[in-house]
Amino acid sequence: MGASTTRQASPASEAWALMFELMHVSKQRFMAIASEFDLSPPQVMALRHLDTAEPKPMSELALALRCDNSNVTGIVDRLEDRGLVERRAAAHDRRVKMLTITERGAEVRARLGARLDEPPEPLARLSLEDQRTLRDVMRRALGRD
Amino acid sequence: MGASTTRQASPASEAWALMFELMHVSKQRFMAIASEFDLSPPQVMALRHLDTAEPKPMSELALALRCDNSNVTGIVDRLEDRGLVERRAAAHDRRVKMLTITERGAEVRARLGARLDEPPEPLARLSLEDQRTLRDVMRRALGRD
DNA sequence: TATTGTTATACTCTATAACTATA
DNA sequence: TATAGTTATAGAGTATAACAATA
Repeated sequence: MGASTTRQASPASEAWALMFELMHVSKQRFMAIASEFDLSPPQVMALRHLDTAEPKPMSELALALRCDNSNVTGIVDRLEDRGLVERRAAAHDRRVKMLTITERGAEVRARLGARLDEPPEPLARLSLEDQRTLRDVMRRALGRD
Repeated sequence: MGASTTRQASPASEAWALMFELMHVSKQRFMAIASEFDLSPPQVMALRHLDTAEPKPMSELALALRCDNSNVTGIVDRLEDRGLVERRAAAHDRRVKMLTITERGAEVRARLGARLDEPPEPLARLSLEDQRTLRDVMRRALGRD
């Protein structure tokens, strides 16, 4: 590294570092909320992924959680023990088990979602203009424009 | 909910959802990189937190990782076993153990950092103008302006 | 007495591999 | 044979509580 290499990080790099920092901080909030509902992080993700409307096979949940099928067994076991989700053999292929949310699960899911969807302090206190700008750039980043 | 309640999410809410999505996707990349170096996520965070320059007590690492002191013992154990960090009793208070990075640890840390600091695809492909905008808004969000 | 780090314990996540029941 | 989900196993993270050494 040369003496005068100010080596300014690219704007994307700095933005990424700041975003990473925000997520690290927000993880605490996530854990705290999950804890309030007595749910582990994967359990939260599972509950959020399962829609009230259509049943989904275990394998799809594994895909969404990006973990092995064998893990889903335990995660769903614990959710089922608490009456939040249900397993039912699929009609078309009895190897497949479809997951549905129970009424109680839907209620928990709704309250949970309300808490988690709330933007964290650092974003919430941005000016409305900055919020819109951030949203628009993120839309473009993820190809939602 | 009224029939005509379009109930548009606030800009911050949508930005937050998009950011959360980006982080969820980026987590895979993080795990893959950690895996390349044979490090678990907390081990990565620990290595990144420990500066080459000044030694830091275990308790500070626990604070940075936002976990209990007792966990740090195991995490540091495994890093020490691999010769990446070292424990030394502090001179001023022999209860305290100071952590330093070894030469080999520093080398791993540098290569690891180079990979992790690279912004993920969705951010990298933004226009330079969008990158700057994103950086500036994030700075304001985190009070770095 | 209070504090730093360790140990013991118990639970969850995680992947891999072997197994089952279906197909 | 191949596939969906389970079980068994082993390793790591996590918090809590009890403990040692030091302050």
